[in-house]
Amino acid sequence: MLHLKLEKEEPNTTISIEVENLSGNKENNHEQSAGSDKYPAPSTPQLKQGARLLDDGDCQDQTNCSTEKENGEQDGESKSVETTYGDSVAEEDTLLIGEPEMQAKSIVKEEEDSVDGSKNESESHMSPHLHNDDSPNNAISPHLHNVDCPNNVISPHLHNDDNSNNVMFPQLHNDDSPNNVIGGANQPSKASALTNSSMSKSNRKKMKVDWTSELHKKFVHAVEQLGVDQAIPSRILELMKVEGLTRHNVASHLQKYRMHKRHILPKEEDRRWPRPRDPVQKNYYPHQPIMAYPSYHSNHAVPVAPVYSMWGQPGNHPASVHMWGSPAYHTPWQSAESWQWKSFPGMHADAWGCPVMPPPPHSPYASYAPQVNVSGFHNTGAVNNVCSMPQNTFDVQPAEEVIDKVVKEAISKPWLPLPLGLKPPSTDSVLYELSRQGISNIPPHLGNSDSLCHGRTLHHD
DNA sequence: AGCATAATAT
DNA sequence: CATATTATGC
Repeated sequence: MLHLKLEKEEPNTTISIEVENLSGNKENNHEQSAGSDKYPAPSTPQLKQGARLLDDGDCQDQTNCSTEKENGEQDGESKSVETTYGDSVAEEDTLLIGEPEMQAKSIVKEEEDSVDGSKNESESHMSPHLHNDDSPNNAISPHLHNVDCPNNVISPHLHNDDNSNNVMFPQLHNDDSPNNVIGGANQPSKASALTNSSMSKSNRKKMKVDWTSELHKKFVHAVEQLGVDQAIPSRILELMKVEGLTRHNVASHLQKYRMHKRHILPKEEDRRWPRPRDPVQKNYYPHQPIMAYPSYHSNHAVPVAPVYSMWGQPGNHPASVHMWGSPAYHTPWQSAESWQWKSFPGMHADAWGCPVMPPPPHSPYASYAPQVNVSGFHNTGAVNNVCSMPQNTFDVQPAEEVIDKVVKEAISKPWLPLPLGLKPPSTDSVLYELSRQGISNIPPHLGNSDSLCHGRTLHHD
């Protein structure tokens, strides 16, 4: 088929090709494709739907509903949904429910715009988080982050190819195919467009909700409000007031959320050395064992894990959680929460919890995140810092503090690979330290250096 | 509601 | 191929 097409198509070749795979059909149709000879676009059922398509069927909870609040609440707290279709997709739905004003026409327009690709960055409106699904592979422009505007907009994004139907604002994407997603941003091609029009209920594929920081923010907020005990999917869902979100979605996220909390927080507590208790303990517990952490200076041995911004701490102030404030560099994504730690080409700093504590004034990070509140501390800053260190080392001669910082960082995040330039402590030194601290009986299985270093060494390969 | 696990995306 | 994230099943 492709070939055929190409032949007919002629010139644009290169691009078109890419597009094809990527997007699959989406774009072609709209205008030029009109020809019709072409791609029937198998996947998308384009049924026009004229009125509502209730999806019914599979979607049970989510989909249909909608309405209800929509405009009503406006930002204040419920973020209704502005629809952030970042990619161009989705708009239709949006308008369905969305604002009354000029929908139709504007929409159309938008689509077009989006098509050409301009839109995103410039627009303030939300293209926000689209985390470009597309970019991943191509590496196109990682930086396109558009600043998403904090306020409005909360609907979850979902990926779905045509997505569509749902009235949910949540954006979902689903690209069936891995790469397609063109997204808006970079891809020059005009792809996108149309998309929705066809919506279809039929496409009951699965769309994944993507928990953007905004969504997560809401989520956290809800959880906080409810309190641990009450934080239950259904309640959270209610509080969040995000259309399109289902209880399951929330439940799933909650699961993850809790997990993190458990893993991260607890660490701090347990973190204290395993008291020699009884030898009985086995290692069926992968948790952060005794990481090699000779307390060089047991004194200020890093108060581990103060607050981890990302997943919001128990008591934490909502405020700290969402702070996108920081400007420039990062794409919305990483942000403090490192929320979407998933991917970003430029940085992977997984940042699983950054130890964030009020960094000492002289802290090297200060420069990076001056006013960042406690939770602040962007990964990027840290990462860069760390990475750069080795290089500069010679020239610059890092202050001890810097080194210290790095070390602390490494220590506090044993699950991360050691930064360049750092090596895990030798078994001997570790054992020595342990004994110094009165922990003389080390279980045999720990004798093995591997065990001591575990995670970290394993990582790199 | 929660947990375990499948599915899937990167 | 490994990992991370979300969906699903029980």
